[in-house]
Amino acid sequence: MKIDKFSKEILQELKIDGRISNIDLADKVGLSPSACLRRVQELERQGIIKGYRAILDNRKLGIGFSAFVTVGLSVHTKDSQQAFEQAIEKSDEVLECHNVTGPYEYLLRVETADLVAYKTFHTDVLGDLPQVATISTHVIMESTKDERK
Amino acid sequence: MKIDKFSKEILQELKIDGRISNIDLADKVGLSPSACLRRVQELERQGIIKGYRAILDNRKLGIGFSAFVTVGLSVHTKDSQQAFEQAIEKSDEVLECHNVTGPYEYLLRVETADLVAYKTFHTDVLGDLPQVATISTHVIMESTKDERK
DNA sequence: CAATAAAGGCAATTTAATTTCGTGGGAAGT
DNA sequence: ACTTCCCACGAAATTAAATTGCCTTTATTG
Repeated sequence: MKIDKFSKEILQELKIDGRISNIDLADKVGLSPSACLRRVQELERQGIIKGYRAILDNRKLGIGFSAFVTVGLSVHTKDSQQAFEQAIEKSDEVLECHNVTGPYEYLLRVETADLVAYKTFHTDVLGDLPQVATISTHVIMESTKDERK
Repeated sequence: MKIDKFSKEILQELKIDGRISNIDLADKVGLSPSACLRRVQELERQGIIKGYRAILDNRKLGIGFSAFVTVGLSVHTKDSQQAFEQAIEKSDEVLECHNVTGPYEYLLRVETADLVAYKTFHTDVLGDLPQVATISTHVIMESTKDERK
């Protein structure tokens, strides 16, 4: 099955409300509940829908500090990269880790309770990795748009 | 109601699978379905759960190009910032827009079908905004970690 | 220690998800 | 152009889940 108009609409709605009932979804896209459900299940089976996530309010949960952190490595071997990635994988503070082109190798998204907690992360996690050469922090003051939240 | 052990577990599970059935969720956290449901609804009412989203596989949907883009403004007035933010708001290619500290003002996350489409965005959207002074693109080669996807 | 409030569990009810089955419309082949 | 076949549809029945009402338990406080 290819992604036609109906499936596009289904994905669009599920991106907005991943917990919409199948009946309401069917109604919105103009299909019967059974046809709609079959499409959703097929999209899941194909891996086009990878999953569903609840979106939490970090502020209300005590997360008061978010930043992007760029990291440059001193060595660029495969081993060195893997070691870094493994260390990052373990760290709860790091929500995202992207390997990017440009003057530094990695762009991280980090979230902590406050600046003090960030400093700890900065020193104990990043500062402790031998392959890390440069660290630059860009504190998020405001997120004007965040469609993935 | 404060966030006790049960609610923490509920949030944890919903972050992983936002569409888990209430019965399964109740079972996982060790509550009865009714008690569990009341907690979830309370968390939603308090805005701690902001919503639910389906997570899609962009690659399978024809998104082959993702990048972080830093933007510096030539003017730093409130008006200028608002004009920029409004333009960004309208752009489908921009998934995130963060106002950050550092040598540039904004960090964007942009996704397009391919490099050609990105060039169009770069020229027609960013290049067309009078307040934009500097643009720097950091292509994502790989995302080692992305807990928000 | 009793009163009261807050949260829990059970069971009944409402609502939704899922399955089954028959039908129609379009594609492929003759 | 006709026939066959297949795919996806919708309707209805069935199964399962969400939700509600009510009573019980637990925890708090005067």
